[in-house]
Amino acid sequence: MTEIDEAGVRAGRPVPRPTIKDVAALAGVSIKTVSRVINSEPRVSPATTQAVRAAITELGFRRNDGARILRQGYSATLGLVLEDFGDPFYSVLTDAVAQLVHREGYTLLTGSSAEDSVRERELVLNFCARRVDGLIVVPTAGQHDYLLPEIKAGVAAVFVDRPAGDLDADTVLSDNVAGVRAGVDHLISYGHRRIGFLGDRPDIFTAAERLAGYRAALAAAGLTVDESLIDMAPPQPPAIRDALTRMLTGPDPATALFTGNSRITVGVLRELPGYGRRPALVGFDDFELADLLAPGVTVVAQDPVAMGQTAAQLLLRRLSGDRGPARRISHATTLVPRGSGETRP
Amino acid sequence: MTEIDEAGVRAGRPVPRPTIKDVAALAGVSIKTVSRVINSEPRVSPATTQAVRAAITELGFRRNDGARILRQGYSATLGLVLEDFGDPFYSVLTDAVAQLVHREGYTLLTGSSAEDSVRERELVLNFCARRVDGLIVVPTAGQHDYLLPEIKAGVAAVFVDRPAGDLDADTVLSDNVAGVRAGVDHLISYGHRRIGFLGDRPDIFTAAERLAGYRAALAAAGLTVDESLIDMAPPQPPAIRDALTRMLTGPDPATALFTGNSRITVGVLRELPGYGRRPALVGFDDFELADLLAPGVTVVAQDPVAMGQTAAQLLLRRLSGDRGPARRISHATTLVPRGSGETRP
DNA sequence: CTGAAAGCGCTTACAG
DNA sequence: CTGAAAGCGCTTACAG
Repeated sequence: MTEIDEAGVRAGRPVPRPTIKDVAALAGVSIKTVSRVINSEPRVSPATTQAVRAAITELGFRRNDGARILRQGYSATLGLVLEDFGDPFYSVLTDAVAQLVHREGYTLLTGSSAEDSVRERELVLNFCARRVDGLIVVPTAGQHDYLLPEIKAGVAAVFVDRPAGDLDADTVLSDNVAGVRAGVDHLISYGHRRIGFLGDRPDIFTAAERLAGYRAALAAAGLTVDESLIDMAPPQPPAIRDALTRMLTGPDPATALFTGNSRITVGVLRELPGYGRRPALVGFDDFELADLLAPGVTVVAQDPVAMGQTAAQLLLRRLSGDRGPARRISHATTLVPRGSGETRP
Repeated sequence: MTEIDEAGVRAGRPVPRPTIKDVAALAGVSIKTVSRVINSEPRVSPATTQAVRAAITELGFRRNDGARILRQGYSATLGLVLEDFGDPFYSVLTDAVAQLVHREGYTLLTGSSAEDSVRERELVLNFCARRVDGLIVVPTAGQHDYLLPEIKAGVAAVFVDRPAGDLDADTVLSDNVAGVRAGVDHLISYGHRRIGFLGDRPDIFTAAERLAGYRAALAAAGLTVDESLIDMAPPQPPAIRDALTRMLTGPDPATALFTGNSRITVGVLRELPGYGRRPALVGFDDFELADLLAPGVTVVAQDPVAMGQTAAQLLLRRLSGDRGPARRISHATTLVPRGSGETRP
């Protein structure tokens, strides 16, 4: 084990780090010359360069980028605010964003809003105070006009997964309505007429869109919507159990289910064994191991990698000067039949 | 949709934001008074406060925290470097870290090394140049002495999941050896004597530790280690297929398997149907839906939430002045029997 | 090839 | 209750 020298480390106080001034003094040059060396500017004599390098190493100097950013006026920093790092959809999206923006030389500030609009605002404004060049945000259901002064001031903002209701800004979405329509059509094509829909809190944009897709699919097939086959409770086990009991028992039960997101899909899968004959099932959003379950779970897959990349690209384009009108990009979904959605009533 | 005024936004250039000076001018006070208002210092007259507040709103002023940090000398920023945001183990750990440090008022810089030590170094040193107060790092297999000057300079560093081989610093690990021993003992207790081990690249610390646990378990049970039942290839489908063929066919095949991480476990599950009678299986690291597969997959579960919290707590303790010797904290694992590991040869 | 001065936007330390 | 000056650690714009 390498020993770490604790000399000079004072409790609770940041240790003063050597500055460009200290390096200059030790090397016997001006701070401007040190600046030239650390920025690889031409026209510095080899001997001077050597001396400066030696001083840098001896002192353990590292340029303070905060000072540099202050002087230069831009930070090469982007902010990402999402709902939950632990959710696979967002973590995969995050990875895609991080890879792309790092490649362009940006540093990434991240934060999780936990679906709380107050927390989102705190995070976003903190990032703005740190002068991020741009933001990628999975917006909560609340208002977003607190962002207007920032956007006016030149902060680029891109929203992902949901629009920021009140703001006219670049937005990257899944085509929720078409995706759900395809999934419900699929069930209808197997002869189902009684299809239950388990959504999520209707104030969540995606939940509302997906419900609209469900209604549209039934309408297009000439089927009437039975409101008792619709459940928009948050994905808690008891709520799911109640909804299933309501839909799957009684004289005219549902023969198929469409679930509005993967948490609900998984929640339903855990409950289904208790309900006798298994209804056909199609879920919105893919999840790992869906193919290994028995039967495999048929899903309408989103593409979080592509969505993250698109968001990052839109943001980078803004940062390189694009001043065109806000764009709304919709990513197509893919129906992946695996067995659970291909049974007849 | 709210209109966004694009006036003053120049292509490709950051827009100059109003500063404390602009606010002072508009409010007819000194910048020091503005500073007092934005920092809620006492002893400012209500009238002055009102005037300043009005100017702030009118200009869309937001304090530049970069300047503040430069002057104050500490950044209230922490850096997190991990291997892959998309991996559930790390994304859950990230969420735990983010929640805890945000609650303490820190902003989080994040980056993914993609298991590349050069990339890790870049990220870490970039974070240090931005004067993070502390770092949490999932270290790659490479050297880490580049961090010594930074640590000497007062940057607190905590390593998670693996030690940084050459550095004597706070480290949070799973108890890999004991975890694997418990899992292999479990298989032995069901009568298995031919237990295959599918690990990962042996230069990865956790892979080596887990292999050691496997050997220790067999030794403790008086069983000889058959090297042909050990595979340490990275978790690619073809490599897994080859290893399974080698272990599960022939005159004296393995009757049970221990898989060294969840990617391998899942890879094995995908291949198993092709190999006749299903061997018993225990995997290291839990994964979502392991309980919903048929049979449920028995695992040795780690606790990424607790590990992230411990790492964050160690870091915060250092930041509040703890100068004690480096600590290495080992998190116990939990054997979760679900069916796949409870069959006899 | 090198350096002195000014300035980025704040806070600190003083003074009144 | 308020403000003028200095300074945080760099880079810019100039000068030589």
